[in-house]
Order: sequence, then structure tokens, then C-alpha cells
Amino acid sequence: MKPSIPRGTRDFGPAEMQKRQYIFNIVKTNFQLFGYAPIETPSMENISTLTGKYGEEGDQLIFKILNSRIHESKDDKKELLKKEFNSSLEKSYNSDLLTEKALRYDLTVPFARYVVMNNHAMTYPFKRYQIQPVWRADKPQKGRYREFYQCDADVIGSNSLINELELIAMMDKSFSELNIPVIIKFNNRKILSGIAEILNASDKIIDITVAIDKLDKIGKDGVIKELQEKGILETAIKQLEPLIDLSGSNDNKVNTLKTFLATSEIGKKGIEEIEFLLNNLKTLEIKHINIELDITLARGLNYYTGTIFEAKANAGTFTPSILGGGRYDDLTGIFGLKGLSGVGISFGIDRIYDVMEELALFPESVNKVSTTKILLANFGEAELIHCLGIVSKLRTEGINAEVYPDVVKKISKQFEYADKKQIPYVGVVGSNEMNQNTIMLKNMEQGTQKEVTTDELISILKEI
RNA sequence: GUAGAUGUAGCUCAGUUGGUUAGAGCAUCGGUUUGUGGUACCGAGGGUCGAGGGUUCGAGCCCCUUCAUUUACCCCA
Repeated sequence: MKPSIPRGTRDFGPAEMQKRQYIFNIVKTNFQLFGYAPIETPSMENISTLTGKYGEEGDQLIFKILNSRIHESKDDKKELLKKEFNSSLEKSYNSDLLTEKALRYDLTVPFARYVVMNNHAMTYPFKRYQIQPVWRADKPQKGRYREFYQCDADVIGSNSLINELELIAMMDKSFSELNIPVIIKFNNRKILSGIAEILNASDKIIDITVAIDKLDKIGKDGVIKELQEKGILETAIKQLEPLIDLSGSNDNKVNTLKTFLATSEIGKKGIEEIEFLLNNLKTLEIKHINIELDITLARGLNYYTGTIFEAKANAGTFTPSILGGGRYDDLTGIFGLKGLSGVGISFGIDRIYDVMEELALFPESVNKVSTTKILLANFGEAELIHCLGIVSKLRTEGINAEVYPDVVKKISKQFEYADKKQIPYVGVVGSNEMNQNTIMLKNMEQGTQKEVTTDELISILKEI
């Protein structure tokens, strides 16, 4: 049988993991630098925890888990199971009899669930980070996987826009360290609500936001066409046009919005929030990222209510969104805990990897398959045992070292091994070296070699 | 769900209007070299051409069915 893995999933070899961990480490270090503490939640949640949080489309993408041991059910229950199965073949339908668990779709909803369950022991505002895989039953394609990692940082239990500012600072620092040219787009759901209110189409707010969100992709005409198809009135579309055309500096955009939304309370609140962010950006000393107010940014997730963020690479041909986030005023409300506002962002590490690969942004140091500094080659059983003592000393000094564990006929095989693993030094210990307590040290890159003592070896390897 | 592309050696792919025993590069193993890798040369192993059916004297190639992979739409990290 030919082995395979489920579509949309991937294996990661040592070379890829080296680079992935490089990204993880930078993101994680910055999370901690800004005061976030780690948590983890289970891969699976009760299905009722997840459904209804991601919109109709999102619900369809949740990976459901078939209840275990259903074959052991009693006969009358089996009849019921068959009926339930037939119903779910007809329409989208969750039956607890068939499936009561599902794989997590993101990290934010499980986090909200965690907060509600641990409310008694929580210190607010609570800042947590979480780096775990999530699963989506999407059709895989470029940059879209069925299993991928999210790196989330959220603060819950604080209304302050300072949190948004700090998140921006953290994005700047992280992307700057990763060396990815990035454009951060932001918007505010209150603006979108305000627009819908002004257009007298509050019930169509989702259709409107989804349509203008596509501006980049399908152009102005495409957006207008979609709005028409969704049954938005011509007069409303006419009214909306100046906003679709909106360009220029962030301040210009704010001014236009101010006139447009003058009679909408919620719209004015949104502008106020945006102005607060823009006015205080200067003190953050943003060095790396570009920040742009983009009122066409909508983002699909249902639970956002205030600021929304999205980041894309600002170079290369592969530019999917690599970070998303925003403020949700009442995510815990559905789990029975009212009045907790939260805001957070999520780095999409798999796409960040793809972008960095395309732009060749990984530093030389992680562009190799192994971190081993030296391989000790051996000529036989006695030398091998002798080498064990040497690597032990090296490891005590914090030097990554390994011995070739087998006695082989040809020494060249051991050099080949070191070469393939890109190990920079090979130490050869034959009977001569063993008797004199030395090592023949070969620099694999230069091809030179010299005989050294263990102490000399340690000081040489410590320098690289 | 809709539409397109692709399935040939472990991997990446050639394979002409349908014609003898299906090829290359890389990888693997062995040798040139029993104390020296990455370069070079010589050799070896490895294939039910995704699966099933059909047309034909003859099918990797044409037709039908099916499965898988992949790209785009929708939506999204």
C-alpha cells in the first residue's frame, strides 16, 4: 500500500521545521515581551461551542468528529441514528447522536469559552497568547491548508483602545524582526454599521461589507454589480460610490467619513475610535510597517464589533492575508458572561512561511537541516566508545555534537553523512589519535584539517 | 458545490501521426579510493504507465467510467 496523508495537511521535515521554529520563536518572544501569558486548549471542542460563531459559511467548514463506538448502540438507537444520518444527508444539520465534538476552527472562540469557564480565577484584564493548530474543512489551494497554526494574542476585559495601540506596536516589532515588508490595513466595524445605517440598509450590512471587501479583487464595477445583485437600491449605491473611491491619506479619509456619517451615532463613534488610533500612532515609534485606513476592509468573522486588522505582505506575488484580528465586544456573552470586551490578533504562520520563502527572507543561520556543530567519525568499537567521552565533554560546554553510531567499512560514508546534514566539522579519531588523546579536526567547508586536543576543540567550536 | 489542469521509476519529468524489450536527470546501492565528504568517471537495482472497461492486428498515447492530486470561483490565516 502506498502511504499518503489527508489532503490539505503536510509533513514538515527538519529543514522546514528549522525555519518554522524561527518564526514561532520571534512571535512568541514578542507576545511575552508585551505581557501575554500562554494557554492551551484541547484540539476538539463540543460542537455547540463552535457553531454559530463564524457565520453561515464558517459553520460549514467546521471539521466534525463522528461519535465513537456508535456500532455498540442498542438496536432502537441504531434506527434513530440512521434517521439522523439521512437528515444530515439532506441538509446541513448537527445531531448530537452522530457528532458531539468538532476540531477547533480558530483560537478565539475556544479562548472565550476558557475565559467563561475560568472566570472565578481570572485576573482582568487578561492577556493570553496561544500557539496551536486549527482545522478547516476548506478545499485546499495555494496558501490554504486544512490544518494550520494560528498564533493568537488577545486581551479580554478591557475596553481601552490602548490595547489596539499596543497590538499595532507588537505587529510592527514582530514583522520588523521577521524582516517582512508589510502593510497593515485597519477599519472599524462601527463605520460599516454607520454606512449601512445612512444607506437605510442596516439589514443588508453583511452583503454590503462582503461586497466592498472585494474591491481589490473585482474592482469598482464588480462591487457595484454585486451590490445590485444583492438587492441594494440604486440610490444607496450612488450614495456609496464616493466611499468606494475613497483614497489619499488616512486623515483625508477620516474627513470624508466625518461628513458622510454625520447623522449616524454609531458611525461617529467609529470615527472617534479611528482618530484616537491615528493620533497616537506617533508615540509608538512605528518603524517598519505601513498602516492604512481601509474602509473596504470587512473581514468575515461575525463576532468583530470594533477595530479590525488585516496584514498582507507588501512585496512579491504571493500576498494573502498573513494576520487578522479585531475587537469583539461580547464574545463571552453567548457563553453567559456579559460585558467583557476583548481585542486580539492572529498571526498565520503557515502563510508567513510561504511569503518568507518566496522573498528569501530566512537568515542563513536557519537555512540548514541540522544544528549539529561536529560529528565524531570512528574506526571501530574501541574508538567509538572513546568518542562518547569526547562528545559528552562537548555537550557539557553546550556544543551540539554527535557521534556516528555504527562501525562502517568505509569512513567516507561518515563524511558523507556530515556533508548531507551540513555539519561544519568532522572529528576523526583513529587508534593514533585515541592513544595520544587528540582529534583530527576537519573543517568541512574549507577542506582543511589539523590535529587538536579536546580543550582546543572546545574553544574552536565555541567560536562558531 | 462549479470550472480547468495533471496522474509514467523513491522524487522531478520526457515519451513523435497509435508500432519491437517504456527513457532521462536526481536519489539509492556498488566500484575507481579499506584514514576523508561536497566535484569526476564506470556499473547495478528499481515501472501492472492511477484504477476499471472499450476501440484496434497492436494502446503510455484514442474513447468511456472512476479515483486521486492541483489551480480558480465562494469564503478565509
